[in-house]
Amino acid sequence: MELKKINENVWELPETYKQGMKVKGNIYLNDELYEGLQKDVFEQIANVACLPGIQKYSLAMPDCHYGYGFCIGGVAAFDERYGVISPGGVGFDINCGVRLIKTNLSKKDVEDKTKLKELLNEIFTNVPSGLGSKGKIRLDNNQIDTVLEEGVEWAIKEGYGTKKDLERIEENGRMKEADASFVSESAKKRGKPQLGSLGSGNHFLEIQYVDEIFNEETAKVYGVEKDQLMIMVHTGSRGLGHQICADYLRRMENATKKYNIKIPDRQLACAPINSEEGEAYFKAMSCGANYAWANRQLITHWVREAFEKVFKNSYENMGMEIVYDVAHNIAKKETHIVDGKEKSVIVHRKGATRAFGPNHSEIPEIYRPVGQPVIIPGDMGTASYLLSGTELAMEKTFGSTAHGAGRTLSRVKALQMYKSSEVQERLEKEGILVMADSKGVIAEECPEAYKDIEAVANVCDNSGIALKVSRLKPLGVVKG
DNA sequence: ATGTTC
Repeated sequence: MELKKINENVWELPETYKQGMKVKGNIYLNDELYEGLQKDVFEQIANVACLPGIQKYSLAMPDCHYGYGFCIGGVAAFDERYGVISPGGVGFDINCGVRLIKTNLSKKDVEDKTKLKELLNEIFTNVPSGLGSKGKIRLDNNQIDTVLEEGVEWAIKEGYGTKKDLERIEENGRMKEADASFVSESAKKRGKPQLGSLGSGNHFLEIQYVDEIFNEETAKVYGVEKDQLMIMVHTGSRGLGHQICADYLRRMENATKKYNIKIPDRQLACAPINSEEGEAYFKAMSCGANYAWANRQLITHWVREAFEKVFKNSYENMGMEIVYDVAHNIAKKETHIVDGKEKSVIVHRKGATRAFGPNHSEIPEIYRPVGQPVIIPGDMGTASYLLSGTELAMEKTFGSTAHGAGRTLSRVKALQMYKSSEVQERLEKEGILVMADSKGVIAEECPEAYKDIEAVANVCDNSGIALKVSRLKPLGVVKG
């Protein structure tokens, strides 16, 4: 069945697409991205539309693609009284997300490539990366529980940053509902040695520069200007979040039966938000989210140290403040307008970024005139984007927008087609230094393996669910 | 994404 094109950037999946749909689907795309989509993504969007208590639309962002149960790039909100919560709507890497750190340095300060190399080497040594990578700190059983319940507040107490950092993080780096007694011992065991590590796959740490400004006013509010040196950190909750997801998927399968919820796909296992199982998952997921924020905070601390060592200056003097830190995989209790009335809902964002608009009480005061910063990483050879949240996003997408470029080649395919050493050489000629923990990751993550980040950012901008603020280009890349 | 199928 054909989808209905509502306007240049919105496609509608009618309720007749599949039996049992309670709401329509709405997908944010352009013609090119629409052509590139497989049918299985539409099926997943339709499946989510069948879940109890879903509000308004089953949504998909421009970077949507097939995922576990819910598609990546999927957004769905459920009524807080009779709706459901689903681990598949959050994803395995709970609070996989991105942090953008600014500096008052400029592109010129690393024009000397030996300087850039020195910086990358220092970061590579100071921030553990790669599959199964372990952090530099050792937590005991009490400490891991504190990390899970306090998130970045724990990190600040331990000296990894300042109170000012807290203000520049979604939820101030702490989900209050977190309760470590709902996280399994095996999840904690995996999480303990990994706190403060980057991980592998699409996770990265980049030194970037501001290549272009699209909105001077918003850029000024964010403290962003042309040629400025930036650091972007993309990582999540490592093995801990993965284990929490696996644990609760199993528990949710039983709950789905227990509460007699009809689901069109087993991977959509869920429970009523107000049930014992639903509440337990939310508390555990919140722990995973806090761990991920603490993880990005420790990494920030070690990046600051690396800059201090190389530039022989304090990080405060170098203006190394957090612009913002956003979650890409999370479920949140939020208030949105539905049928003209304020309503409490659980918003699932799986591969989607919160994009709250101007004057929202949950965004930092300094950003309220223009809306929250939205950080969208691209591939290591092209660019990443900084955008701002909008009133239209509040109205249309429960305050959400895209989260990245999305893969176009599978890892296996990319490995067959490209050679890491060749990709590395080519990028170096373009002025981008890449360091990786493993041999294959550069080929797997090569620019050709990703969709066009420009198209994704432009669909957000054109449709109005986030506005472009600036483009960031990579200079130095650390991969797992 | 992930001690890449405890």
